[in-house]
Amino acid sequence: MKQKDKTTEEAILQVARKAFTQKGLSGARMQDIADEAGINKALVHYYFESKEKLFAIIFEQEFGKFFSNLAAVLTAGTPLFEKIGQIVTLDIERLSQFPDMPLFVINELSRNPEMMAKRFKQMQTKKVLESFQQQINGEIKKRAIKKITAQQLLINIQSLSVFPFIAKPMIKKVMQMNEKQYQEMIQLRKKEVAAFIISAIKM
Amino acid sequence: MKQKDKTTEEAILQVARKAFTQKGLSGARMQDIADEAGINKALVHYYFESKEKLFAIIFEQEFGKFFSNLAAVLTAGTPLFEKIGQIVTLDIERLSQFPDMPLFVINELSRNPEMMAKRFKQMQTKKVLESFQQQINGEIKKRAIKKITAQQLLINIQSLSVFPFIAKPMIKKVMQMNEKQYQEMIQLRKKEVAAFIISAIKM
DNA sequence: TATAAATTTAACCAAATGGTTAATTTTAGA
DNA sequence: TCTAAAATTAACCATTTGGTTAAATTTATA
Repeated sequence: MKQKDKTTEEAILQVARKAFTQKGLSGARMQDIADEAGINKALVHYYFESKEKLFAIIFEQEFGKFFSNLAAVLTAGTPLFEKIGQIVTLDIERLSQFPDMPLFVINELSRNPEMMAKRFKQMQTKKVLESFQQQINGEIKKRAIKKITAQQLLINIQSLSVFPFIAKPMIKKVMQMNEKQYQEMIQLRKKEVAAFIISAIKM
Repeated sequence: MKQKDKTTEEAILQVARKAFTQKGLSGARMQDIADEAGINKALVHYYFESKEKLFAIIFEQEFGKFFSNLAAVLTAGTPLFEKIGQIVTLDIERLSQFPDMPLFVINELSRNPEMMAKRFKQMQTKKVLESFQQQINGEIKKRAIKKITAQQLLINIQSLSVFPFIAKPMIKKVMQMNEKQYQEMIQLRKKEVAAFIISAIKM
């Protein structure tokens, strides 16, 4: 009895992640995943039972990337403006590493909103939101920033960080950028987005 | 020889649009489209030849919605701040009507970037971009706004307008909103996003 | 009304696809 | 080294899917 050989399992996951994030649940093919992993298709089922089960694992991993650290940053005692910079940097750096991730997560989530249900129960987003709202209310009372809800501010931050990755092919075509120019634009945003947001809310 | 009866063809298009925008190219089923249109599957092929051809028609229509009017607004002689308000309102109102459209377009575009090629040659985005950049440069020189490129400003505007629609299921879950609360949030943004952007770039 | 074109359908078909099974090979450990 | 468990494969299978075909029905109009 061979000790659990992780490499095959990991190879499948790695290849499956690429397939699913690029082609989605219905577009990905089990045969392709097996081929690219250099194994038999039955072996994929041996390790992961079904396409849906395999997909669920990938989805949960990718979905996790969306929120890992975010809650920590949001609830920390950091001053607001600094915090905004942290979130933007965190987002853009993570998205530069996993550019397919947000479209994949959002896409599959909008096809099947229940997908998140289980995993989501554990993350107590309400508390995170409330603590962030407290901080914002404090700044508003101090007349340091304009009136805004934590909701709208968070949506703005995520919009400005995430959308350019989701809309990459669109942006490249419309603005007639090549890959290098696109990457430069993204790098620029790491600094400019935070400044943009702070400038927008500062009194 | 019956005069061309538009209703069947239109019924197919209507049902196909729903299927494709909700499930994507690979997720949609020709049989489902036929069923929902109340006709035989062969009739779908009779009118549109193949799934790909039918999809292409839908895609072009939806894609067009992205840009119709935008170029006109961008190149008009309207003052910058007013123009920003116009774009945001235009975007959010159109997206409220066709909420599935942006995710559909972006999603399929990222799977097949060539899809736009033909259609795109005709739209002279370069001139639109340049004219908008002129206006921005003028405002910067007048010290009316901070330094920013037309590219980054446009990306910011579109990010703030479009992302909340793309990320709808995500936002609803994370912020624990019901449909009504989500719609209210969107309505609020119609006013707040423009103000946010203007405040961000104003000197 | 006769007819030819246009429309619509039922019945198929071949390929693709997710999944299974039974047999084979590899491997850990007694 | 023998053996039983684990890993891997080849060959299938049933279903789904996009697409086709030939026949039936409807319809405009000569």
